[in-house]
Amino acid sequence: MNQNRYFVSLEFFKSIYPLSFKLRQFIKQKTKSEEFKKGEIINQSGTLCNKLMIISKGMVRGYFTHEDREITTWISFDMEMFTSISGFFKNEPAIETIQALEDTVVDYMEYEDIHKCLTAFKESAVINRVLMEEYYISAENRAFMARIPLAKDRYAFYLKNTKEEFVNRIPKKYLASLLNMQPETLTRITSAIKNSTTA
Amino acid sequence: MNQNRYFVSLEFFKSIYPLSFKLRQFIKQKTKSEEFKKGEIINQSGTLCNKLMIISKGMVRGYFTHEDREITTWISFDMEMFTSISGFFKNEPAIETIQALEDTVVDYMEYEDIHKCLTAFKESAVINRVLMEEYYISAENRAFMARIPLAKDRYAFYLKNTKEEFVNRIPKKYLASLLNMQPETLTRITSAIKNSTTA
DNA sequence: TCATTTTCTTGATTTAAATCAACGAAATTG
DNA sequence: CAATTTCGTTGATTTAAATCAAGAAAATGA
Repeated sequence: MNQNRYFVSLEFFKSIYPLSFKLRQFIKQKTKSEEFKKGEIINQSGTLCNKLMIISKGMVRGYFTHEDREITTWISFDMEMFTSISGFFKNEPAIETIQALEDTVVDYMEYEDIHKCLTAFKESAVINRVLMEEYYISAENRAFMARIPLAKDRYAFYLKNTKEEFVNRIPKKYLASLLNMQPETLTRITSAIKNSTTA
Repeated sequence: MNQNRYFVSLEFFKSIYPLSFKLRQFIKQKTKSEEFKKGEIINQSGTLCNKLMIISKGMVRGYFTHEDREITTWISFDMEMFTSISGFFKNEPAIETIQALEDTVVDYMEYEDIHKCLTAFKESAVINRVLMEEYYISAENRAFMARIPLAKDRYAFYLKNTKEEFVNRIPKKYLASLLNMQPETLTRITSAIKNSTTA
Protein backbone atom coordinates (compact mmCIF):
# COMPACT_ATOMS: atom_id res chain seq x y z
CA MET A 1 0.00 0.00 0.00
CA ASN A 2 1.20 3.47 -0.82
CA GLN A 3 1.52 5.24 2.50
CA ASN A 4 1.60 8.58 0.75
CA ARG A 5 -1.73 8.33 -0.90
CA TYR A 6 -4.47 10.74 0.05
CA PHE A 7 -7.13 9.23 2.32
CA VAL A 8 -10.54 10.90 2.16
CA SER A 9 -11.50 8.69 5.06
CA LEU A 10 -8.80 10.32 7.14
CA GLU A 11 -9.85 13.82 6.13
CA PHE A 12 -13.44 12.95 6.77
CA PHE A 13 -12.93 11.63 10.28
CA LYS A 14 -10.42 14.36 11.13
CA SER A 15 -13.00 17.01 10.29
CA ILE A 16 -15.20 15.59 13.03
CA TYR A 17 -12.69 15.09 15.82
CA PRO A 18 -8.89 15.21 16.16
CA LEU A 19 -7.25 11.84 15.58
CA SER A 20 -4.38 10.42 17.59
CA PHE A 21 -1.35 9.14 15.70
CA LYS A 22 -2.30 5.53 16.41
CA LEU A 23 -5.84 6.02 15.20
CA ARG A 24 -4.61 7.68 12.05
CA GLN A 25 -2.40 4.68 11.43
CA PHE A 26 -5.27 2.30 12.06
CA ILE A 27 -7.56 4.14 9.65
CA LYS A 28 -4.90 4.28 6.95
CA GLN A 29 -4.27 0.60 7.37
CA LYS A 30 -7.93 -0.43 7.18
CA THR A 31 -9.13 1.97 4.52
CA LYS A 32 -9.68 0.38 1.14
CA SER A 33 -10.61 2.06 -2.07
CA GLU A 34 -12.99 1.14 -4.84
CA GLU A 35 -14.17 2.63 -8.11
CA PHE A 36 -17.59 2.45 -9.67
CA LYS A 37 -18.60 3.34 -13.18
CA LYS A 38 -21.49 5.70 -13.77
CA GLY A 39 -24.72 3.74 -13.45
CA GLU A 40 -23.09 0.86 -11.60
CA ILE A 41 -24.92 -0.67 -8.62
CA ILE A 42 -22.83 -0.34 -5.48
CA ASN A 43 -25.11 -2.33 -3.24
CA GLN A 44 -28.22 -4.15 -4.34
CA SER A 45 -31.38 -4.08 -2.25
CA GLY A 46 -31.66 -7.36 -0.35
CA THR A 47 -27.93 -7.84 0.02
CA LEU A 48 -25.86 -6.95 3.04
CA CYS A 49 -23.78 -3.82 2.84
CA ASN A 50 -20.92 -4.20 5.30
CA LYS A 51 -18.99 -1.07 4.47
CA LEU A 52 -19.01 2.50 5.55
CA MET A 53 -18.12 4.48 2.46
CA ILE A 54 -16.82 7.97 1.94
CA ILE A 55 -17.01 9.50 -1.50
CA SER A 56 -13.66 10.67 -2.69
CA LYS A 57 -15.06 11.91 -5.95
CA GLY A 58 -18.39 11.31 -7.59
CA MET A 59 -22.09 11.08 -6.90
CA VAL A 60 -24.20 8.28 -5.46
CA ARG A 61 -27.91 7.76 -4.83
CA GLY A 62 -30.05 5.48 -2.71
CA TYR A 63 -33.41 4.38 -4.01
CA PHE A 64 -36.12 1.82 -3.51
CA THR A 65 -38.77 0.50 -5.82
CA HIS A 66 -42.45 1.04 -5.17
CA GLU A 67 -45.03 -0.25 -7.64
CA ASP A 68 -42.45 -0.60 -10.42
CA ARG A 69 -41.14 2.89 -9.85
CA GLU A 70 -37.83 3.97 -8.47
CA ILE A 71 -38.00 6.47 -5.65
CA THR A 72 -34.70 8.17 -4.89
CA THR A 73 -34.36 8.87 -1.18
CA TRP A 74 -30.94 10.49 -1.02
CA ILE A 75 -28.07 11.66 -3.19
CA SER A 76 -24.55 12.08 -1.84
CA PHE A 77 -21.47 13.84 -3.19
CA ASP A 78 -17.75 14.31 -2.73
CA MET A 79 -16.55 14.08 0.86
CA GLU A 80 -19.85 12.70 2.09
CA MET A 81 -20.40 9.40 3.80
CA PHE A 82 -22.93 6.74 2.95
CA THR A 83 -23.84 3.18 3.85
CA SER A 84 -26.89 1.05 4.18
CA ILE A 85 -27.91 1.93 7.67
CA SER A 86 -29.86 -1.26 8.33
CA GLY A 87 -26.70 -3.15 7.53
CA PHE A 88 -24.57 -0.94 9.70
CA PHE A 89 -26.91 -1.15 12.66
CA LYS A 90 -28.39 -4.58 12.45
CA ASN A 91 -26.27 -6.51 10.03
CA GLU A 92 -29.38 -6.97 7.96
CA PRO A 93 -29.73 -6.76 4.18
CA ALA A 94 -30.35 -3.34 2.73
CA ILE A 95 -33.83 -2.19 1.77
CA GLU A 96 -32.57 0.37 -0.67
CA THR A 97 -30.30 0.00 -3.66
CA ILE A 98 -27.21 2.17 -3.90
CA GLN A 99 -26.02 3.31 -7.31
CA ALA A 100 -23.27 5.53 -8.71
CA LEU A 101 -24.59 8.46 -10.75
CA GLU A 102 -21.11 9.48 -11.94
CA ASP A 103 -17.87 7.60 -12.14
CA THR A 104 -17.24 7.44 -8.43
CA VAL A 105 -14.25 6.70 -6.21
CA VAL A 106 -14.89 5.74 -2.59
CA ASP A 107 -12.74 5.06 0.43
CA TYR A 108 -14.33 2.55 2.74
CA MET A 109 -13.89 0.63 5.96
CA GLU A 110 -15.59 -2.62 6.77
CA TYR A 111 -17.91 -2.75 9.74
CA GLU A 112 -15.72 -5.31 11.40
CA ASP A 113 -12.81 -2.89 11.38
CA ILE A 114 -15.00 -0.07 12.56
CA HIS A 115 -16.10 -2.15 15.52
CA LYS A 116 -12.50 -2.96 16.32
CA CYS A 117 -11.77 0.72 16.06
CA LEU A 118 -14.56 1.58 18.48
CA THR A 119 -13.19 -0.90 20.97
CA ALA A 120 -9.57 0.07 20.65
CA PHE A 121 -9.81 3.87 20.37
CA LYS A 122 -11.97 5.77 22.80
CA GLU A 123 -11.93 8.90 20.67
CA SER A 124 -13.57 7.01 17.81
CA ALA A 125 -16.73 6.71 19.90
CA VAL A 126 -17.13 10.47 19.59
CA ILE A 127 -16.83 10.23 15.83
CA ASN A 128 -19.28 7.37 15.66
CA ARG A 129 -21.75 9.31 17.74
CA VAL A 130 -21.47 12.40 15.57
CA LEU A 131 -21.90 10.33 12.42
CA MET A 132 -25.03 8.71 13.82
CA GLU A 133 -26.37 12.12 14.75
CA GLU A 134 -25.75 13.55 11.34
CA TYR A 135 -27.15 10.53 9.62
CA TYR A 136 -30.23 10.65 11.78
CA ILE A 137 -30.76 14.35 11.31
CA SER A 138 -30.47 13.99 7.56
CA ALA A 139 -33.18 11.32 7.66
CA GLU A 140 -35.38 13.71 9.63
CA ASN A 141 -34.67 16.38 7.07
CA ARG A 142 -35.68 14.14 4.22
CA ALA A 143 -38.88 13.20 6.02
CA PHE A 144 -39.53 16.90 6.48
CA MET A 145 -38.91 17.74 2.84
CA ALA A 146 -41.17 14.98 1.61
CA ARG A 147 -43.99 16.50 3.65
CA ILE A 148 -43.80 19.95 2.12
CA PRO A 149 -47.04 20.17 0.14
CA LEU A 150 -46.07 22.12 -2.97
CA ALA A 151 -43.54 20.81 -5.50
CA LYS A 152 -41.89 24.20 -5.93
CA ASP A 153 -41.46 24.55 -2.17
CA ARG A 154 -39.71 21.19 -1.98
CA TYR A 155 -37.41 22.33 -4.76
CA ALA A 156 -36.68 25.59 -2.95
CA PHE A 157 -36.03 23.72 0.29
CA TYR A 158 -33.54 21.40 -1.36
CA LEU A 159 -31.76 24.23 -3.13
CA LYS A 160 -31.39 26.10 0.14
CA ASN A 161 -29.84 23.08 1.85
CA THR A 162 -27.52 21.82 -0.87
CA LYS A 163 -24.45 23.27 -2.53
CA GLU A 164 -25.38 24.72 -5.87
CA GLU A 165 -22.46 22.96 -7.53
CA PHE A 166 -23.82 19.63 -6.33
CA VAL A 167 -27.42 20.35 -7.37
CA ASN A 168 -26.24 21.26 -10.85
CA ARG A 169 -24.53 17.92 -11.24
CA ILE A 170 -27.66 15.87 -10.58
CA PRO A 171 -29.41 14.57 -13.72
CA LYS A 172 -32.90 16.06 -13.68
CA LYS A 173 -34.72 12.77 -13.61
CA TYR A 174 -33.02 11.80 -10.35
CA LEU A 175 -33.45 15.23 -8.86
CA ALA A 176 -37.15 15.07 -9.71
CA SER A 177 -37.40 11.65 -8.09
CA LEU A 178 -35.59 12.88 -4.97
CA LEU A 179 -38.00 15.80 -4.75
CA ASN A 180 -41.00 13.54 -5.14
CA MET A 181 -42.20 14.88 -8.44
CA GLN A 182 -42.23 13.99 -12.12
CA PRO A 183 -39.46 15.30 -14.40
CA GLU A 184 -42.04 17.38 -16.29
CA THR A 185 -42.99 19.13 -13.09
CA LEU A 186 -39.37 19.91 -12.28
CA THR A 187 -38.82 21.37 -15.74
CA ARG A 188 -41.88 23.57 -15.29
CA ILE A 189 -40.65 24.81 -11.95
CA THR A 190 -37.15 25.61 -13.17
CA SER A 191 -38.30 27.25 -16.39
CA ALA A 192 -40.85 29.32 -14.48
CA ILE A 193 -38.03 30.59 -12.28
CA LYS A 194 -35.88 31.31 -15.31
CA ASN A 195 -38.65 33.34 -16.96
CA SER A 196 -39.44 35.31 -13.83
CA THR A 197 -35.81 36.29 -13.26
CA THR A 198 -35.14 37.09 -16.93
CA ALA A 199 -38.30 39.14 -17.45
CA MET B 1 -40.24 6.87 46.73
CA ASN B 2 -42.38 3.76 46.63
CA GLN B 3 -40.02 0.94 45.74
CA ASN B 4 -42.93 -1.26 44.81
CA ARG B 5 -44.34 0.94 42.11
CA TYR B 6 -44.37 -0.30 38.57
CA PHE B 7 -41.68 1.23 36.37
CA VAL B 8 -42.44 1.27 32.63
CA SER B 9 -38.91 2.51 32.15
CA LEU B 10 -37.64 -0.71 33.70
CA GLU B 11 -39.92 -2.87 31.56
CA PHE B 12 -38.97 -0.92 28.52
CA PHE B 13 -35.22 -1.26 28.95
CA LYS B 14 -35.51 -4.85 30.10
CA SER B 15 -37.30 -5.76 26.87
CA ILE B 16 -34.20 -4.64 24.97
CA TYR B 17 -31.46 -6.23 27.04
CA PRO B 18 -31.21 -7.99 30.41
CA LEU B 19 -30.46 -5.61 33.26
CA SER B 20 -28.07 -6.30 36.11
CA PHE B 21 -29.34 -5.78 39.65
CA LYS B 22 -27.29 -2.61 40.02
CA LEU B 23 -28.56 -1.14 36.78
CA ARG B 24 -32.14 -1.94 37.78
CA GLN B 25 -31.55 -0.08 41.02
CA PHE B 26 -30.04 2.87 39.16
CA ILE B 27 -32.95 3.11 36.76
CA LYS B 28 -35.51 2.88 39.54
CA GLN B 29 -33.70 5.56 41.43
CA LYS B 30 -33.46 7.97 38.50
CA THR B 31 -36.84 7.40 36.90
CA LYS B 32 -39.33 10.17 37.51
CA SER B 33 -42.94 10.28 36.50
CA GLU B 34 -45.13 13.01 35.10
CA GLU B 35 -48.71 13.40 33.93
CA PHE B 36 -50.02 15.48 31.08
CA LYS B 37 -53.61 16.40 30.34
CA LYS B 38 -55.04 15.80 26.90
CA GLY B 39 -53.94 18.64 24.65
CA GLU B 40 -51.15 19.73 26.93
CA ILE B 41 -47.80 20.71 25.39
CA ILE B 42 -45.04 18.45 26.71
CA ASN B 43 -42.17 20.26 25.03
CA GLN B 44 -42.46 23.43 23.02
CA SER B 45 -40.55 23.90 19.79
CA GLY B 46 -37.52 26.08 20.46
CA THR B 47 -37.01 24.85 24.02
CA LEU B 48 -34.59 22.19 25.12
CA CYS B 49 -36.02 18.78 25.90
CA ASN B 50 -33.62 17.08 28.31
CA LYS B 51 -35.63 13.97 29.02
CA LEU B 52 -36.00 10.57 27.50
CA MET B 53 -39.63 9.65 28.03
CA ILE B 54 -41.48 6.38 27.98
CA ILE B 55 -45.24 6.38 27.75
CA SER B 56 -46.81 4.46 30.57
CA LYS B 57 -50.30 5.15 29.30
CA GLY B 58 -51.54 7.58 26.72
CA MET B 59 -50.79 9.04 23.31
CA VAL B 60 -48.35 11.73 22.22
CA ARG B 61 -47.56 13.44 18.94
CA GLY B 62 -44.70 15.48 17.50
CA TYR B 63 -45.43 18.22 15.02
CA PHE B 64 -43.96 21.29 13.42
CA THR B 65 -45.53 24.30 11.83
CA HIS B 66 -45.12 25.08 8.14
CA GLU B 67 -46.87 28.10 6.64
CA ASP B 68 -49.30 28.35 9.55
CA ARG B 69 -50.16 24.70 9.36
CA GLU B 70 -49.34 21.96 11.79
CA ILE B 71 -47.72 18.91 10.28
CA THR B 72 -47.71 15.86 12.54
CA THR B 73 -44.56 13.81 12.04
CA TRP B 74 -45.08 11.00 14.55
CA ILE B 75 -47.56 9.64 17.06
CA SER B 76 -46.50 7.38 19.93
CA PHE B 77 -48.44 5.14 22.29
CA ASP B 78 -48.24 3.07 25.44
CA MET B 79 -44.84 1.50 26.10
CA GLU B 80 -43.16 3.56 23.40
CA MET B 81 -40.29 5.95 23.89
CA PHE B 82 -40.01 9.51 22.69
CA THR B 83 -37.81 12.56 23.07
CA SER B 84 -36.64 15.46 21.02
CA ILE B 85 -33.75 13.87 19.24
CA SER B 86 -31.90 17.12 18.54
CA GLY B 87 -31.93 17.73 22.29
CA PHE B 88 -30.79 14.22 23.07
CA PHE B 89 -27.98 14.29 20.53
CA LYS B 90 -26.81 17.85 20.50
CA ASN B 91 -28.32 19.48 23.53
CA GLU B 92 -30.02 21.84 21.17
CA PRO B 93 -33.58 23.19 21.35
CA ALA B 94 -36.26 21.07 19.72
CA ILE B 95 -37.55 21.84 16.24
CA GLU B 96 -40.80 20.07 16.80
CA THR B 97 -43.43 20.53 19.46
CA ILE B 98 -44.53 17.53 21.52
CA GLN B 99 -48.13 17.32 22.70
CA ALA B 100 -50.29 14.85 24.60
CA LEU B 101 -53.29 13.65 22.58
CA GLU B 102 -54.81 11.79 25.54
CA ASP B 103 -54.30 12.14 29.26
CA THR B 104 -50.82 10.68 29.36
CA VAL B 105 -48.52 9.32 32.03
CA VAL B 106 -44.81 9.08 31.28
CA ASP B 107 -41.78 7.71 33.05
CA TYR B 108 -38.65 9.64 32.19
CA MET B 109 -34.95 9.92 32.83
CA GLU B 110 -32.95 13.07 32.36
CA TYR B 111 -30.13 13.04 29.83
CA GLU B 112 -27.61 13.73 32.57
CA ASP B 113 -28.59 10.53 34.34
CA ILE B 114 -28.58 8.63 31.08
CA HIS B 115 -25.04 9.75 30.40
CA LYS B 116 -24.02 8.72 33.90
CA CYS B 117 -25.68 5.41 33.22
CA LEU B 118 -23.77 4.94 29.97
CA THR B 119 -20.52 5.60 31.78
CA ALA B 120 -21.21 3.43 34.79
CA PHE B 121 -22.94 0.42 33.19
CA LYS B 122 -21.42 -1.16 30.13
CA GLU B 123 -24.60 -3.07 29.31
CA SER B 124 -26.49 0.21 28.95
CA ALA B 125 -24.44 1.00 25.86
CA VAL B 126 -26.18 -1.89 24.14
CA ILE B 127 -29.55 -0.47 25.06
CA ASN B 128 -28.57 2.99 23.91
CA ARG B 129 -27.43 1.60 20.62
CA VAL B 130 -30.63 -0.34 20.06
CA LEU B 131 -32.71 2.71 20.90
CA MET B 132 -30.79 4.83 18.42
CA GLU B 133 -31.26 2.14 15.81
CA GLU B 134 -34.97 1.94 16.35
CA TYR B 135 -35.35 5.67 16.44
CA TYR B 136 -33.38 5.99 13.26
CA ILE B 137 -35.27 3.27 11.46
CA SER B 138 -38.57 4.83 12.42
CA ALA B 139 -37.40 8.12 10.90
CA GLU B 140 -36.52 6.26 7.70
CA ASN B 141 -39.93 4.67 7.74
CA ARG B 142 -41.66 7.98 8.06
CA ALA B 143 -39.61 9.39 5.21
CA PHE B 144 -40.64 6.36 3.18
CA MET B 145 -44.32 6.73 3.98
CA ALA B 146 -44.34 10.41 3.10
CA ARG B 147 -43.06 9.50 -0.36
CA ILE B 148 -45.82 7.08 -1.22
CA PRO B 149 -47.69 8.91 -3.99
CA LEU B 150 -51.33 8.00 -3.35
CA ALA B 151 -53.13 9.01 -0.17
CA LYS B 152 -54.88 5.66 0.13
CA ASP B 153 -51.55 3.84 -0.17
CA ARG B 154 -50.08 5.89 2.67
CA TYR B 155 -53.11 5.01 4.76
CA ALA B 156 -52.73 1.31 3.93
CA PHE B 157 -49.02 1.45 4.75
CA TYR B 158 -49.64 3.00 8.14
CA LEU B 159 -52.40 0.53 8.97
CA LYS B 160 -50.10 -2.35 8.12
CA ASN B 161 -47.37 -1.05 10.40
CA THR B 162 -49.39 0.05 13.40
CA LYS B 163 -51.49 -1.83 15.95
CA GLU B 164 -55.14 -1.49 15.04
CA GLU B 165 -56.00 -0.58 18.62
CA PHE B 166 -53.58 2.34 18.44
CA VAL B 167 -54.79 3.56 15.05
CA ASN B 168 -58.37 3.56 16.31
CA ARG B 169 -57.44 5.82 19.18
CA ILE B 170 -56.02 8.59 16.97
CA PRO B 171 -58.38 11.51 16.34
CA LYS B 172 -58.92 11.67 12.58
CA LYS B 173 -57.53 15.15 12.12
CA TYR B 174 -54.19 14.09 13.57
CA LEU B 175 -54.15 10.85 11.66
CA ALA B 176 -54.83 12.80 8.46
CA SER B 177 -52.00 15.19 9.27
CA LEU B 178 -49.63 12.30 9.99
CA LEU B 179 -50.56 10.73 6.66
CA ASN B 180 -49.99 13.97 4.81
CA MET B 181 -53.56 14.52 3.71
CA GLN B 182 -56.58 16.63 4.57
CA PRO B 183 -59.23 15.22 6.96
CA GLU B 184 -61.76 15.19 4.10
CA THR B 185 -59.47 12.94 2.08
CA LEU B 186 -59.06 10.55 5.00
CA THR B 187 -62.82 10.34 5.44
CA ARG B 188 -63.23 9.57 1.76
CA ILE B 189 -60.66 6.81 1.94
CA THR B 190 -62.13 5.16 5.01
CA SER B 191 -65.73 5.42 3.81
CA ALA B 192 -64.75 4.02 0.42
CA ILE B 193 -63.23 1.02 2.20
CA LYS B 194 -66.34 0.64 4.35
CA ASN B 195 -68.61 0.64 1.29
CA SER B 196 -66.50 -1.83 -0.65
CA THR B 197 -66.40 -4.34 2.23
CA THR B 198 -70.10 -3.98 3.05
CA ALA B 199 -71.32 -4.23 -0.54
C1' DT C 1 -17.89 9.88 -36.34
C1' DC C 2 -22.63 8.82 -36.98
C1' DA C 3 -26.61 6.13 -35.41
C1' DT C 4 -29.28 5.01 -31.64
C1' DT C 5 -30.88 5.51 -27.25
C1' DT C 6 -31.94 8.26 -23.41
C1' DT C 7 -33.09 12.52 -21.32
C1' DC C 8 -35.21 16.95 -21.27
C1' DT C 9 -38.66 20.11 -22.57
C1' DT C 10 -43.17 21.93 -23.98
C1' DG C 11 -48.11 21.49 -24.66
C1' DA C 12 -52.84 19.20 -24.04
C1' DT C 13 -55.55 16.42 -21.07
C1' DT C 14 -56.76 13.88 -17.02
C1' DT C 15 -56.80 12.91 -12.23
C1' DA C 16 -56.08 12.99 -7.25
C1' DA C 17 -56.51 15.71 -3.73
C1' DA C 18 -57.17 20.46 -1.83
C1' DT C 19 -60.35 23.83 -0.96
C1' DC C 20 -64.81 25.70 0.01
C1' DA C 21 -69.23 25.12 2.09
C1' DA C 22 -72.73 23.24 4.91
C1' DC C 23 -74.54 20.22 8.27
C1' DG C 24 -74.83 16.60 11.91
C1' DA C 25 -72.26 14.39 15.65
C1' DA C 26 -69.32 14.58 19.41
C1' DA C 27 -66.87 16.73 22.89
C1' DT C 28 -66.01 20.48 25.96
C1' DT C 29 -67.16 23.86 29.30
C1' DG C 30 -69.65 26.90 32.20
C1' DC D 1 -77.41 19.65 31.51
C1' DA D 2 -77.68 23.03 28.00
C1' DA D 3 -74.84 25.91 25.19
C1' DT D 4 -71.02 26.30 22.48
C1' DT D 5 -67.24 24.87 20.17
C1' DT D 6 -64.71 21.49 17.73
C1' DC D 7 -64.66 17.52 14.80
C1' DG D 8 -66.07 14.48 11.13
C1' DT D 9 -68.63 13.77 7.04
C1' DT D 10 -70.60 14.66 2.45
C1' DG D 11 -71.02 17.23 -1.80
C1' DA D 12 -69.48 20.83 -5.36
C1' DT D 13 -65.63 23.19 -7.25
C1' DT D 14 -60.87 24.32 -8.02
C1' DT D 15 -56.11 23.40 -8.45
C1' DA D 16 -51.58 21.23 -8.55
C1' DA D 17 -49.44 17.81 -10.48
C1' DA D 18 -49.63 13.36 -13.12
C1' DT D 19 -50.15 11.48 -17.40
C1' DC D 20 -49.97 11.32 -22.33
C1' DA D 21 -47.74 12.76 -26.49
C1' DA D 22 -44.25 14.46 -29.45
C1' DG D 23 -40.22 16.86 -30.71
C1' DA D 24 -35.39 18.72 -29.38
C1' DA D 25 -31.15 18.04 -27.09
C1' DA D 26 -27.77 15.29 -25.09
C1' DA D 27 -25.40 11.14 -24.13
C1' DT D 28 -23.90 6.62 -25.44
C1' DG D 29 -21.64 3.26 -27.98
C1' DA D 30 -20.47 0.77 -32.11
